Amino acid sequence: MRTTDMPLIRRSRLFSQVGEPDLAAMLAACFVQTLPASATLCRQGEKAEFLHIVLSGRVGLFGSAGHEEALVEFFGAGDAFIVPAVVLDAPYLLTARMLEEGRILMWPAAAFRAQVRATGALAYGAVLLLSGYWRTLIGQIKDLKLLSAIERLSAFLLALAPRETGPVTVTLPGGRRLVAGRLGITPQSLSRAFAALRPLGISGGGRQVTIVDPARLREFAGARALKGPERRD
Amino acid sequence: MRTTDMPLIRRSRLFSQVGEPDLAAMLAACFVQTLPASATLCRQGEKAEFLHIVLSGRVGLFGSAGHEEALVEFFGAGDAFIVPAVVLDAPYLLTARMLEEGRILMWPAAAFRAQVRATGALAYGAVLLLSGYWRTLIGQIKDLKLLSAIERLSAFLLALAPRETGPVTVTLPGGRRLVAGRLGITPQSLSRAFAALRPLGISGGGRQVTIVDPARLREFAGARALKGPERRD
DNA sequence: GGCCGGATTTGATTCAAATCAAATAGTCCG
DNA sequence: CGGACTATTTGATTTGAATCAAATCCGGCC
Repeated sequence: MRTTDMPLIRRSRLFSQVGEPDLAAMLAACFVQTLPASATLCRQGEKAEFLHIVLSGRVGLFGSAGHEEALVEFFGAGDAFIVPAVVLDAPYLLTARMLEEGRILMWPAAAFRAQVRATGALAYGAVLLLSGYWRTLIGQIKDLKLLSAIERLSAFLLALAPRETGPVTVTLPGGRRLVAGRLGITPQSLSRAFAALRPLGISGGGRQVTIVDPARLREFAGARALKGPERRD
Repeated sequence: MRTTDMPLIRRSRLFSQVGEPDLAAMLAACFVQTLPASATLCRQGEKAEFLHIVLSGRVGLFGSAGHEEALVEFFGAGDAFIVPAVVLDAPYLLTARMLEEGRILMWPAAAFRAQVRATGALAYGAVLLLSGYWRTLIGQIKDLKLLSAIERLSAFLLALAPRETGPVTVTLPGGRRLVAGRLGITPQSLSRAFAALRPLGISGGGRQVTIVDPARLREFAGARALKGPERRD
């Protein structure tokens, strides 16, 4: 673990309530692994072995059924994931894969479980973390059930843009294929959705997308969209 | 609170780790409210005032966008809900409504927040609870993204049936309209989905549904469906 | 620079599910 | 018991998004 990782770790929800000495003890049980793009961290159906915390790089969680696969969520630096599988000692519901090269803090499952049980501050941090995740997932379910493809894309882009008023350029968390999965549509449909938004001032190449007038997009999306989409943060 | 509620409370994940004396102190801060069918417990967008724990009756969580509304999840006796909004002190993402008359344990938000921070056992219980919810929601997202309407209904019915091998009759957690919302389809489509499953030995009237041969249904659903749907329990 | 292979866009067509529209079955009251 | 709802089923039609099928763009690499 590098010293430059510490600020990141201390800022994460999971550790936010843990004091300095406890934190050191916890980290002593962990190790860091550097992984190449598309490395698999864990596979759906397997027993939970490690809690993973992203130090750098980007990770995608995928659900699969038969030969189909859909991205469920993106994770980036500072995120801890698969906490639920680890604390419940249950098989993973999802497959986690590196979307690019990155470094992952690995915390053996048994050690983590014991620590959560023993350390109230860590448990409280986990409550905060999981609460944020709950809200993210609820937002996604509402999107899937209530919005059309174009509306979902609008909401997704707006969630990426800090509540700007002027023109913004946002960076998609992955390629078009992955974003399509996250939105629950095919890449072709995503492409069409982008095309449909072009007249509203959305232009983009690769993973950079520029929103000329967020207010206008917000108005368009808001006409039918949800109150307070509230992304995890 | 009635003495008959205690076994239920002690069995719930939230309190599973809390000792007797602490539990008594916690419950002292709460009160019980009896509510009629379709009473609203909390409304999307409002600030979190109470943690709710279902003592009896059935509750539905609804997400709304514009004038559309979709049921996101059912809750029954022993479930605690909107923990995330309460601990994060954030506005509700969902509206909770009684689906039938029932009794709800109300725990003032500030008191609960303080208690979670102070009592490791409660925080740990909350971690278990939220972990279960995470898995439920992930299951639902995978269903929405990867399965057709008929497959989703099959999976839903199978999740209701304890892993029986012989014929079972399961009770739907709500009327057809609500189940349709939970599955992310219209009531008409649900009706057609039931019709499509009839040849596979699914018969039903009202909220009772009989599965003649769970194994056959499981095979049908499993052909394309997910490994380990893993409902909350 | 020029070639290869995957990613993205675009077009045509199909299909699952929504919507529109009744008909029918249940339920709750008076 | 009958009437008035409301819920559910069924049928016809429309439609949003998937699928099929190319064309084009792009990045990496020799």
